[in-house]
Amino acid sequence: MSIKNEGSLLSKEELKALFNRTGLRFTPQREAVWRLFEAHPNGLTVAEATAILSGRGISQTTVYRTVGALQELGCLKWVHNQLGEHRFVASRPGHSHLLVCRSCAKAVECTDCDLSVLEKLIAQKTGFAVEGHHLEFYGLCPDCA
Amino acid sequence: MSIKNEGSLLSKEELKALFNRTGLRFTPQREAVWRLFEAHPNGLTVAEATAILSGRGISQTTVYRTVGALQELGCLKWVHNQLGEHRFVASRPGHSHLLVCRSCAKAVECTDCDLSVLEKLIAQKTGFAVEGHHLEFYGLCPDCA
DNA sequence: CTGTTAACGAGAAATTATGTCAATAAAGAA
DNA sequence: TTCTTTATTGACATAATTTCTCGTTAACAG
Repeated sequence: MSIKNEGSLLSKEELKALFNRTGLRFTPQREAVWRLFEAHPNGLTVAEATAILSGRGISQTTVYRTVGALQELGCLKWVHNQLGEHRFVASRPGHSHLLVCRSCAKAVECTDCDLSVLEKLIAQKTGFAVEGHHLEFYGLCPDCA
Repeated sequence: MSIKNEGSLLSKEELKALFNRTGLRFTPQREAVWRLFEAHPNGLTVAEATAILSGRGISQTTVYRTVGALQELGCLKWVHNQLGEHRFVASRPGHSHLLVCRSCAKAVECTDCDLSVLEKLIAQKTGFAVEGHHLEFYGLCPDCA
């Protein structure tokens, strides 16, 4: 299992390529939305993101649409606060799990957590064809402890 | 690890005791809401539940309030569809995980999945004080496969 | 540079969730 | 059983959240 810490920014070119790969266009608005999440390891709600970005002339509609697109690209994952708040945090594309601080909501990504044994066991017992899982850990980050 | 299958209804008395234990009152409306979820292993959104229950004179407000109460009692857990739909499914109080069918949304509960090893590993690597986790499996149930 | 078309902003509209308050009824005591 | 207390209910208003429409703009391929 590996833990990846935040801070690995995508270059403008990488970001553009990421969008264009799936036929999406790379616009200043989309870059701004991504940069915002990239700069907030503790995530943002759409409302929070909109509040900040509207000051830069980016509309609420665009924030919603871009968050949706980034989710599809796998760059944004959402965690649900213990109280059901919808927060989105930047993340690397692909399968990974988030470790979220219940105090400051900072999220750290961890990958390669192997649950295949568990999945096989469940498949045997239930007859389900297990395809995947969603796993979130929560606790207190070092700064908040 | 144990898998529990649905179908174990709570008697009226058990249900009453469950509410009264925490100072809540046992009302016909609350029973109706619970019975509805109990009868739907694939869960319901609040909107769906309201649509059904309003025909029986139960208001939307009450549905929201009761779903909230049942959640606090641990009898109702919510799963987020791959598309972010808020579904609630009946469940036993206490820690457990849900196995959700991506086709029909039927949910089966499994308990005692031991992730303590993983949690310790993560704690070591990140410095987080891991307090718990939220785990959801998804796949195809035997009927849909 | 040009044409095609996805993406944009503004605002309406739909959906989802919470708050208010008078009337009602559950729970325990008498 | 009857009474008293007080949580719960329903109707409605309100707030919060998300999606849709449509005319305009600009990204990107050729």
